[in-house]
Amino acid sequence: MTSTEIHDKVQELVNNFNTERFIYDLLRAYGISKTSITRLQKGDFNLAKNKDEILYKKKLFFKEVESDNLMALVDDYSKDENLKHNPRFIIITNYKEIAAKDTRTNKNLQVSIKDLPKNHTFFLPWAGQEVYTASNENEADRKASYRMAKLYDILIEENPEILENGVRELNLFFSRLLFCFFAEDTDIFPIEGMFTNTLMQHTQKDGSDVHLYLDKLFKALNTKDNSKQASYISQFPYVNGGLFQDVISIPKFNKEARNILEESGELDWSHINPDIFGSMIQAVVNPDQRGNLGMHYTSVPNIMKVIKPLFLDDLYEELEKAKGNSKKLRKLLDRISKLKIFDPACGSGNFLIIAYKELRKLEIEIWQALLETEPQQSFIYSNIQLTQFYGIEIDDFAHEIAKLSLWLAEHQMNKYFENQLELGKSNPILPLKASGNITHANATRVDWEDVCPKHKDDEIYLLGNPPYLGRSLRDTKQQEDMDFVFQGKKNYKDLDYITCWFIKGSNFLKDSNSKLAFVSTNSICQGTQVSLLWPHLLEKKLAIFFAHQSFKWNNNAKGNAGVSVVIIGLSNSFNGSKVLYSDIGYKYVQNISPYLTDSKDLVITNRYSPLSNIPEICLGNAPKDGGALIISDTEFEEYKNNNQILKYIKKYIGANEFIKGNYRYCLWLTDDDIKEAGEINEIAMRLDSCKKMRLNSKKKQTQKLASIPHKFGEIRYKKSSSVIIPSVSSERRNYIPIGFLDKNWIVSNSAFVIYDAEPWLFGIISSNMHMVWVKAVAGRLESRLRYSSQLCYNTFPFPEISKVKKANIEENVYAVLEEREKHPEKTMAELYDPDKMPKGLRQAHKDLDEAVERCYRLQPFQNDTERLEYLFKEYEKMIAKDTLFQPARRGGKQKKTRKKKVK
DNA sequence: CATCCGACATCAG
DNA sequence: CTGATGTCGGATG
Repeated sequence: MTSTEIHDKVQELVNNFNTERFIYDLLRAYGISKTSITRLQKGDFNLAKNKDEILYKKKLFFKEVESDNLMALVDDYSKDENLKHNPRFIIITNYKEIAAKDTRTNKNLQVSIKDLPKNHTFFLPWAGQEVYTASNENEADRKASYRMAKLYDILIEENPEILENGVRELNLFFSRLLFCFFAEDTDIFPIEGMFTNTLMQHTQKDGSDVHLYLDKLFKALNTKDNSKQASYISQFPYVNGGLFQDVISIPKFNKEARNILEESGELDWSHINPDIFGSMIQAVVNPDQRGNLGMHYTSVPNIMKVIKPLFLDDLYEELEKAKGNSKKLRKLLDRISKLKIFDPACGSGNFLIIAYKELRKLEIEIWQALLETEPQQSFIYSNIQLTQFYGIEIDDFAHEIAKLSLWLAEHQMNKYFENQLELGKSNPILPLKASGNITHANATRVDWEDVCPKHKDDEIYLLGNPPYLGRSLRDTKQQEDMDFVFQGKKNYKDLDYITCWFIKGSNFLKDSNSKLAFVSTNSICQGTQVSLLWPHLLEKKLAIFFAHQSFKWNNNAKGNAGVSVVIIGLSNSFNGSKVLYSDIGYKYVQNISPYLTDSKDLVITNRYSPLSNIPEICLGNAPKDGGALIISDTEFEEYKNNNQILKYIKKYIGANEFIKGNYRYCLWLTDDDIKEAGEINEIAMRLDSCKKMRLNSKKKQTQKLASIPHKFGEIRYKKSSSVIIPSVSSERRNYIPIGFLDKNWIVSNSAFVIYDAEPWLFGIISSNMHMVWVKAVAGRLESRLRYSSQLCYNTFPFPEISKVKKANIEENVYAVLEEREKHPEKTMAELYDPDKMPKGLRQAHKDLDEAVERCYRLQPFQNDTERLEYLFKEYEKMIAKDTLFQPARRGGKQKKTRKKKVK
């Protein structure tokens, strides 16, 4: 059975939806035999213990519920150890939505029933087809892109002098080349293939005169009257549009380069998306230009994730409502001919192009609906103009490409329009006319309303993928941009550069009928940045009306940026239902919080001392030594028989070492040691290199440390046992592995430490309650959990508990430690891998979780959502109390009084 | 003085 | 070369 057949059967099931038969119809759609299904219905294949459940060996576990919280239930069942017979899928439905988990791949799906056909591939393993990851990207785009990259490399090698005048000429040359390839395949040029064919006929095979030919051609394309030229040149039309205006020096070709031109000409460029230009620049430009501002090209699937919820879904819904009513349909045509699309970081214009194309497609559908009720006599012209599209781009070349690409998109869509509508007609494309309103400027500095005028009742959609730059990656100029945008505001320097776009965007939305949606680094919805940014936006009464939770950035360019992104849609006049998207599907929610979760707008602010009555936590010891004080395994081998050195060496452990079950060594010298130790050659050399590194630092604090190179930069070590908490840990784990260490370990700054901690505290921070909290409020490294003292530990609400309860928690802690000791050969990574976690350890943690939960309330929690809600409430209560009794608190003083109470 | 972060950085397979 | 998963020192409050 093919995938399409399955899709059609699932569609049929949805069309004739019947709750009684649903799950059987679904299995049937995937080719499960009639007899099996009958036996499952009768009961002898159904292994479930409860009446309202179905358990089909190796196939599925199915349950119908009334709740809305489907995914949480699926998760609960998938973790249930009493669930036998290895069902491949766990499926829960309320017959509006369906949630499912593939127990082998751990992939989740949550969609409304009507969207099941679109997602039919999820259950393909039933039909014996393992999940394959189909590429959404256009194969032809990629081929062309790689060819251009290769050509670029050859031309650079053949013309070493070409970059002397900067890359602009070479880039412009490539953009002309791309235009010609496109033009010859899409009747912009009168004869198909005329660019490549003429070039091949009139140049030598060794490529030596290709540059002369191209120079002649490019000049001709910029000349209105070419009648005096030879016919092979004069047959080309006048293009202009600024593209061929400047005279540039054309690079010299060799045989291979000419061959690439020939091969490229053979590709069918008419099928290439004009947005490929963006991708090409990315793949083609000099490697050290890569990753520059505006060079991050957004893939079409990702652009669709923005424009569909932002305006397209809504417009299609209007179309459905208007069908059969000419007046309404005409009104809708009028509406889309007036709305404005504005990308204040447009790069080479990908968002604008896709938005343009989608609106043209929609326009055709409206016309088709209109023609059914109101047959037309005269020709139909499109009313969507390139001038409805606005953009700001800081890079001159990219902004030229954006204009060019919009022309090409217009040409493509004109063809499509004429194909789809019998009466459809368009004006000629050449010579090129007004394109989109693309402004070459710094978006953080210009007034956006100068670029895209905002009149009363204008329907404007802001979209795009502005640049992300964390605190330390900005240059001076960009820092000044932020100072400019955040004038009069405090504490903005830890925010990402992209927040400039959110601030300016939220100002633009004020008193207008506009909405905004940007692709952003997920950092602005995590950790410290949440409390620094979101109050500014929320105070303007803006709401997140849709959002897409974190997903890994990717596009079809050669090297992908390493970042996880979110999509945030903001609106100031929104009364519809809010939609929260994720990789597994979407759900309608009451509210979307700044953390992009289904909860109210609570923002957790970092704290310098614990909110609850628990001891102080601190970061580990930071060497700040350029590696000079750290001793690797192999280096230790050399020293291990040298007692003189050995006495100054301690075991050194950080997050990585603790989780992977190994450790390094470090030099640990006190002021008293320095004289004796300094005479040992190896140590003296290390101290010297540490000193050099510190002196070379830009930072004053580090420079000062150069006077004491024998010591770590930050020392928090105490001669006592400690609890170690890795600062970064994989999000796959159910628990961050936490450990006890004796006084002989130096914990590095990649982990947090609580010195002198009692076992009950270990229990609390290891508990699921704490993990639920951490997952909600912690910063992240991409999507990894990043533990921190200020955000995770100091904010954690935990009640005062009795000695009896402490003792009870401690018993459970010992049980966890015992279970770990049963597997001395296993690392923490292995012990806490959710797929391989030993049963005993899992149980011990479960028992510990329960003991901790009982400190909050006796009635057990149903799921993690309920736990988090409870914790948020407790947090608010404790914060209110905290500020009430200690209005003017300072971190330092508070710490001391707290500490005394604990001891 | 004490971090929390990174259109990342680095290792294993 | 890709997937998995956490270093290290700076800019900042």
